[in-house]
Amino acid sequence: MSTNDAILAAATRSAQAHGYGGMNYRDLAKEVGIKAASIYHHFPSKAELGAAVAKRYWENTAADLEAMFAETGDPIKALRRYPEIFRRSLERGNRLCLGSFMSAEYDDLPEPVKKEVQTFANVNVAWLRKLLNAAGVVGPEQSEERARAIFAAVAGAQLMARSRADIALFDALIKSYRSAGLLPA
Amino acid sequence: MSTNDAILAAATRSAQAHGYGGMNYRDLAKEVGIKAASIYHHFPSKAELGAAVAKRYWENTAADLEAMFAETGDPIKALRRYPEIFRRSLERGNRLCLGSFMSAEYDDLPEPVKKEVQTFANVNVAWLRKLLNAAGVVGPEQSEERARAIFAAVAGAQLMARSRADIALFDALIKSYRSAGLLPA
DNA sequence: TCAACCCTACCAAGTGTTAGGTAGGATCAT
DNA sequence: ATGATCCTACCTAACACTTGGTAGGGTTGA
Repeated sequence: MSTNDAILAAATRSAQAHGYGGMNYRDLAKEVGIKAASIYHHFPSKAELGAAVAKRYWENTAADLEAMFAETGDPIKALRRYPEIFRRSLERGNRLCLGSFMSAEYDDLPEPVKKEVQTFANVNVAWLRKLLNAAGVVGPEQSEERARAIFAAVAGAQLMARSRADIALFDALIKSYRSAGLLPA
Repeated sequence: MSTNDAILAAATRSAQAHGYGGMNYRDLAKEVGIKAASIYHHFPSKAELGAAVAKRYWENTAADLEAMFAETGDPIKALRRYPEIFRRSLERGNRLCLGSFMSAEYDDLPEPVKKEVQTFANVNVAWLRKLLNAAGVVGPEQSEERARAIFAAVAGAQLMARSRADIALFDALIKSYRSAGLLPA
């Protein structure tokens, strides 16, 4: 793994745990094994590092979603498994979705970071919409709204579960969404 | 309004906009009209100020919920109106629910603040559960889970709507929750 | 040789917090 | 009634520390 990737990986972990504002160069450098000033050789500013982190994050998410669908080929099954993406963050050190944390901080974010955060949301909603349309669980005129509702609800579940450090709570919330009819049962 | 209250009000606004970590004494003092050091006459530390802010927040929320129910006396109607609590924060300067923001920051929060944040969630869930039981929309053995699901979903909707600075999006998400069956229609 | 990479050594600005002081009002013994 | 004493509420000035960021120099592999 290149130093560049190591920085991005460490920055992603930090941003998921402490947010963009809570992420700092000294801790980042310590984790990568270089000095703080050396990060500037790879990224010209915190804003651009943050944007790179967010971009990489939604690209990876898009790839994960694609892979999950490829495993089954069934839109309903892919829809049911969608929450897994968020579950994994909780498993890996009780971390929050980067998009959720940065949404909370949104007003204080530099412009390039804001842009990538929006894209993250768009990627998720577009993907859910595609699955909803393919599965035909709601009419095509409702798929956009439903896709956003699922994304928001799952993000909310992750937020709540994380503050209790309780993955079982996340599972229970998703189960509840299913039995209520928000997600396919 | 006493200086004490003015500090609490300013701190609440700041924490809702920038989080606990983003809230700082200089800005707080400027808004209140005193010097930063003078805040220490009213609150011994940032941790205890944060705890006082969070406590006041869930107390006010509890009172708002009570008042909303008193207006109608009908648990179903009160349940339908629950999202209004979160909507108001968006109306007043596109601010996030304090509980949501602090949930995201949870791991970095001082202990006394954590405690109040948990209480905020408990207050919401307990209230929703009471309404669900009174309304009989789900069986009593499911009311706890459903209450948590509603709380998490509405918080998620607020998070998403805020990052787009779009109250109409919040309304659309709530509408979607209703048509999906998570909230009573 | 030369560029990529990382270093040491800073800096200005900001962080929560403390020390010590002051103006003015209440309380109290004389 | 009055001076001594205390309290509330706030101040200025500084503390130790952290932040993102910069300047310039050394090392290393091609």
